[in-house]
Amino acid sequence: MEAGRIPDAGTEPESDGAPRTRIQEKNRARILEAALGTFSRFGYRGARVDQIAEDAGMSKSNLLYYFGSKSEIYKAVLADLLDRWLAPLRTLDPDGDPRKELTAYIEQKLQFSADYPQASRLFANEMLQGAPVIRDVLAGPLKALVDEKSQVLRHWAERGRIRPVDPTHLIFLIWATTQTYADFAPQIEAITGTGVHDEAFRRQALQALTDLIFGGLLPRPGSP
Amino acid sequence: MEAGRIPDAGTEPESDGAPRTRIQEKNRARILEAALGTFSRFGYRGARVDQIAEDAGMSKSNLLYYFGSKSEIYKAVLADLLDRWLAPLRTLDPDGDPRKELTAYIEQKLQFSADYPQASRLFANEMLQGAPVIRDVLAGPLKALVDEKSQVLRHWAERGRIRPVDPTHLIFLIWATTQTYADFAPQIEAITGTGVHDEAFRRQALQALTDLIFGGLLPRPGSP
DNA sequence: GCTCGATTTGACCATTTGGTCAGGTTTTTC
DNA sequence: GAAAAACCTGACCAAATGGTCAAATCGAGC
Repeated sequence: MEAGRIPDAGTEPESDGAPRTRIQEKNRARILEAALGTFSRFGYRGARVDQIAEDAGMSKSNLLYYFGSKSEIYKAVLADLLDRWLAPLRTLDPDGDPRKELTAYIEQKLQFSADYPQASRLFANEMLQGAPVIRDVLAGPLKALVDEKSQVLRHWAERGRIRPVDPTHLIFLIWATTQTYADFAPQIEAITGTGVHDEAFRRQALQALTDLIFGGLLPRPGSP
Repeated sequence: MEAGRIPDAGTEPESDGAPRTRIQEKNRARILEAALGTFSRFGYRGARVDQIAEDAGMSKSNLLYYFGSKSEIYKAVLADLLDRWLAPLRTLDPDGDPRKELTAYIEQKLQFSADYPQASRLFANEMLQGAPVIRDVLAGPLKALVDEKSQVLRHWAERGRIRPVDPTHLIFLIWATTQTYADFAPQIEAITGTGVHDEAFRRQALQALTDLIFGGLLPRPGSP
């Protein structure tokens, strides 16, 4: 039955992300935004082209004029998203102060969850499906970046700037904790009554996270 | 268009989880297992009843003899899962040693990710959709449990057994970090080459997580 | 080995879904 | 301002999908 495979399809005006005209630019953007909303809720298979078209304010036929097929839209949305998802980690500066750098990183990721919760969820959805589309990106650029930044963390540990923790798992921890505020928003909201969209809550979350990550749970001598 | 609403449906042999005969018991179990696999990958809308039936080794008609509709299967799977998801937190003992208790909790959650990755993913999928089905459970029993255990953490903090961190965000952090090994398995595997299913990796993850959560990143006086 | 309810099936159906296409309308280009 | 290109639409289609139903088959108790 070929379950969740995502096929390939042709192109009409422009297959890559380079619109030629104003109308194309506007409509492609509208489509991508609508698609993000739908795909992030229902995943690839659960999303309906009709609904994306409706949300984008155009006919399905017209939608398909811009993106030849459902999977083409999906890939375009995902490609758009990946850059922004990865960007924050790139800014981690080896020469900076570990605490400042990591705090800034965590804050950026938290901000991403607040600003683009749907993007975060779409990313999660793609993962849940086994990452059929972005698998190569994970194994390539993402792994490379993680390896590079792991070195930075190890470097800091060697200099005694941070405790020698496992860099990879630290990165996973930061990813997971920051994304959970977007991906598991219903849970967060059911328990706290609010969410990462709220600035006060976001500050509180950042405070709690950094306090925990830097200070740990064990009592420290000198600070009761 | 009534996007992702999950309707209600009748019942055939038994609507609740109490099978009457051996055959019912066996078949219901087979269906639930197959449904877990499919729903966890594709979400509610993306899942196909045909496929669940095929995976369960029976005809679609027969599948629908046991569960009157797609949504009924979905709810049954989710109900099955929720108990197991919540169970570990219940075991957190106020009178125990904080470090031991929390380590045990983290280990249990990690083990859950290893043993029931599909359950973890289905839970995530339901969240991504806005938790339409389990919303009430989140706001009721889950919140109650979290409130209760937050008290335990505060209690520990007052006694100076742990640093006074925000209990809620600590719980979120533990949930997120442990679930990420199941939900984002492709990412984990792309970067580490293995995953939580591997016992050695699981030990390493547990070690790294507890070390980080208890010790924090900041260097401690006395332990270079 | 018969009976009655439980189980299973395949044919069938209405609706939905992704996608095509011929032709019409608008915008750009010269 | 006309030709060409870009844009848009509604009708249409084949396949897929959730679900129904009458009839066939099975199985435990008598």
